[in-house]
Amino acid sequence: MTSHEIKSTFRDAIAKSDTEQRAKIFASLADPTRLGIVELLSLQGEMSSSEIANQAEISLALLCHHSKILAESGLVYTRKDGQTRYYRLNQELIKTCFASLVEPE
Amino acid sequence: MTSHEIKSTFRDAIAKSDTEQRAKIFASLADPTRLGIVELLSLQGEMSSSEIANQAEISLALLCHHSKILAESGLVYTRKDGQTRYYRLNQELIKTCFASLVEPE
DNA sequence: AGAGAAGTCAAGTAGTTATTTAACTATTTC
DNA sequence: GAAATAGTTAAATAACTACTTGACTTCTCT
Repeated sequence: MTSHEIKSTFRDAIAKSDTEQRAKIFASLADPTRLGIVELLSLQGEMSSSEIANQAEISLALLCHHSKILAESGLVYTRKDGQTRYYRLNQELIKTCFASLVEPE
Repeated sequence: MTSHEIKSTFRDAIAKSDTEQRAKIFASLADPTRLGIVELLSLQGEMSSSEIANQAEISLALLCHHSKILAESGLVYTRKDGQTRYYRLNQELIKTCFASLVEPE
């Protein structure tokens, strides 16, 4: 194996892990319930769990499940104040993620 | 039910179906194999089934499966010339889809 | 016409995930 | 401190989907 091939393999491995990471972000937008949550946050800024659950017409338990997925992918930030948890969108991540598909890298 | 409520319900139904439609587009980007295909198309423009399958290191049967999902969501256009099928990205759809998450509607 | 190439289809398997329900842990408020 | 509020967790079910394999169609070229 030449030095070029080694470098190429390494670069491909990096690119592959990037792709998998990005696929996870898209996966967190791929469910209608979660996308609805993201759209609510996009329109209204910071919201609490109960506010989101009410407006999205889902149970608090289901919101908790989906918000964990959104937070884990990095798409939403969360903070807890007393017994209330607040969420807001990470719009920068959304922008960079889409830029990678539209502009040649 | 007042006229306002009727309109509101109708608008919500439209919004919901829009959300489901968009979720499908994101779902087609949510799989690492498909996202890899989209990234190849983004970098190289129009490609044939075999070219994609070779570069993505997947079987032609698997490419066929994934490309159907990509075409159905509208993310890729296809055309067939003889026995060869060519694919290219619908970059406009990608742009409008992301705009809906970043800018207030 | 026959051989090979390019793509499509269908069935089966294995793994993943969205949703519900119920129980449980904080945190306020009276 | 008791009751209500806000959120979290776990288990169970049901639905979905990525991938493999093998057979099949359609097209091209000699």
